[in-house]
Amino acid sequence: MEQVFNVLFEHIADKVPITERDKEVVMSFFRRKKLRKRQYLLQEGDVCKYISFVTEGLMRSYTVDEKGNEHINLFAWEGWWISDFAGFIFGNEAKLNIDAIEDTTVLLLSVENYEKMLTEVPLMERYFRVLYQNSLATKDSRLISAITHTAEEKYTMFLDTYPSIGQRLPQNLIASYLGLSPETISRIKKKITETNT
Amino acid sequence: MEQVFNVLFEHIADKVPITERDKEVVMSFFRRKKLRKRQYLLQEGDVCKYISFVTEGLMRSYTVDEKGNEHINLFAWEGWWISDFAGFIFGNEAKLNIDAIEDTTVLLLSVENYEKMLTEVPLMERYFRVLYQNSLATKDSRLISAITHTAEEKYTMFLDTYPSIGQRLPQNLIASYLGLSPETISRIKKKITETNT
DNA sequence: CGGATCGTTGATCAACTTCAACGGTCGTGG
DNA sequence: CCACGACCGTTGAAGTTGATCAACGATCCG
Repeated sequence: MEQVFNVLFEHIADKVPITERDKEVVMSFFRRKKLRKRQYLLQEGDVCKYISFVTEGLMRSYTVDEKGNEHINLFAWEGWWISDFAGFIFGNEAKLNIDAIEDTTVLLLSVENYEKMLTEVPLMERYFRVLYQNSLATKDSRLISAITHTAEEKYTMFLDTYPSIGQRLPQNLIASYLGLSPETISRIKKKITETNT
Repeated sequence: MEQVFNVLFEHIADKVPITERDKEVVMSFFRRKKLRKRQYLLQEGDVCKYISFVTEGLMRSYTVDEKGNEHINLFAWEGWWISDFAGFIFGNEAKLNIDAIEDTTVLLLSVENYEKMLTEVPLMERYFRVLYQNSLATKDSRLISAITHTAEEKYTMFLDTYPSIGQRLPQNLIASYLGLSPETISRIKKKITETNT
């Protein structure tokens, strides 16, 4: 079995009991793709043909508003799926851009293969149900957090929630993810280190 | 078949081809419950044993912050599911409160029945996968909106997205849903009507 | 009738943005 | 291999948005 699939199968096995036989079938639906830092996987207006599973590296999805500001929707590193979900599911034009923050390897799953796989491998239907179910629970808390918390709380909560990834991200991207200006993040960091001394 | 189930089965049939036979089985997993206006379905700290499908009326889920402010997470009217998802799925204490904004009828589905139903009726596994998938796509846009848009944009977008429900909600609840103060909503409304004259 | 709830309006205040300037570092092309 | 430009973070000053506080009127319902 190709090395890159290990990350995927571990992720699946974490949710449903997958057999070696299933793995063979599942593998056949995916296509592997390498991306260089700053390379696009999807651009606004494209048709989003794939959902992608990151096996190595780091990606982001984001929108650009009328003033040209980027708003990051999601970071995806090893073990995360990324896509323009609305586009993938409903077939409309992508509203999101997706690009690589680091050199990245992904496994691409096309709409057709997605549907085919779900039908042929009932276990995967269950896997995605569980995956989505968990993401929903998580998204809820991010939404509440976006609405209720102060800039400082958002920032510290982000670091608490994703301690590992904080290191790999320049802080202007964290700002964009949290809906704050880079200057605000800078000032918060300063304030935090000052209070700790 | 009980009248109240019509709403549920229409909702299901909208996503997957359900048979009369399946309907009988599915029905058996649900319990019907009536709630009066202001009645709790779930309180913070409780164990969330059910997900609920609203067949009539209007409910909300919300958190209360340390200052005592309520932040509405979700409105659910006819054809919507409502629950403390994280609690239901992972079994931890509910962080959300759920209560009725109008007199409401819901169909309750317990964790045990949920799991049983998903296993016994593969079609429902698919139904929930599609349901979650669609909600995810929707949540994404609400999140982006919460982060990027101004108060006025949030308000007008809300009315555009849910034209029917806007009428049934007092505007302080809309404010709470959008993460704005009631005064702000009031001023926005004023501004809008003024510009339109 | 009386209290609770809801919306409105005004005044002040706090949080965060925006704009601008500057220093450091990294990577790339000459 | 060095120099230059791009990118990133920092800091200060000023500006905006929306929250908060307070008072008041209207409506609804018991």
